[in-house]
Amino acid sequence: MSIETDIKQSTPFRSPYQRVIVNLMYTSNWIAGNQTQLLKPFKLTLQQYNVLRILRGQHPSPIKVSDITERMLDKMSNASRLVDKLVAKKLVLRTECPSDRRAVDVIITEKGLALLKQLDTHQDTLNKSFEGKLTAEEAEALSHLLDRLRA
Amino acid sequence: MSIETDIKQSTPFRSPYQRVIVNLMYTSNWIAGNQTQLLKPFKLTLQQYNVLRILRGQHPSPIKVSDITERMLDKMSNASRLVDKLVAKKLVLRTECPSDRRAVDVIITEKGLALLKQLDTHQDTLNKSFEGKLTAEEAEALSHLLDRLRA
DNA sequence: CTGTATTAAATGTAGGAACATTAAATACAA
DNA sequence: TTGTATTTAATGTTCCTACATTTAATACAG
Repeated sequence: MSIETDIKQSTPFRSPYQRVIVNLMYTSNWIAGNQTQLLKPFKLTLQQYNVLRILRGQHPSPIKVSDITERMLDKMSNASRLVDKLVAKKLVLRTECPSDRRAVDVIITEKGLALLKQLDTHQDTLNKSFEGKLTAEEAEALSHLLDRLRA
Repeated sequence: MSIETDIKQSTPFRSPYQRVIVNLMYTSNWIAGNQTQLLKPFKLTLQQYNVLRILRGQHPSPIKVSDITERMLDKMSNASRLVDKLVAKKLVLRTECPSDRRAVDVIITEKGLALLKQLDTHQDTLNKSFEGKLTAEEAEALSHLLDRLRA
């Protein structure tokens, strides 16, 4: 369905660029909604999930809070408090960084890895639902256009 | 710059679909950040701006709060309280709907229209910055791929 | 009509996001 | 070294979001 129909837009967009911006944000919100629903039974927010995946990418190396912030999709959110929540759930460990006492090393626990593994299955199911809509080549083309939009 | 570089991803994405989802959300957050900065001097949040634009699309007809919710990019946000804020700034008017006393008619004021007109200029500048990055055809192709992703 | 279901908007709430500030450790120039 | 600037994480604050509930009006079956 076209974005105009989805948001019941009465007046046409002023340019294809305006249209793509609205479409992008609408589609992103739509996906975030799907993801949030998927995570709800596991008591994880989307941001907490992102942090866990970043930590898994580094495992078994630790990573600093500032590195987490740098890699997060939403740069503005507060990695320190997100790590708090994950520590409380015993999904990550926080230890003082030996080489710089200002910094804090964060590492994902076995419990965290196990939870992510469980979520991978659901994630793959969600991803598969896209396979019927776009070919792999089209998905790549879409990624490439997004990269160029941000250039 | 590729999304992998932007988020300093160490392990490759598990599929082009996974990649496009992350890319989409990253790009959307990036644009939302730009827009939020643009609106800040005008003391408008992105959501309030969206509501105002929806109301302009209907002007001079009024529109119900439920219709606003339907057309918003983020379906989950609370149109009722957003309208509160806009009423407080005298950018919109709220009146009881004559045909259904449960409903509330909302209409944009002259002050609201003037503010939007001012913002259009800035918006066009932002849109122009995309013209150097994608051709109009590519922007259309991007919109179309997004439409199909949501299908 | 009468009672039940549905719809519209507002509101209560817990938690999250955005942004500024603080506190401590480190870097580094004079 | 000494003092200033910078970096790192944590915290304070205000507002917003997501979701559930409430209140009121309307629809509609029986």
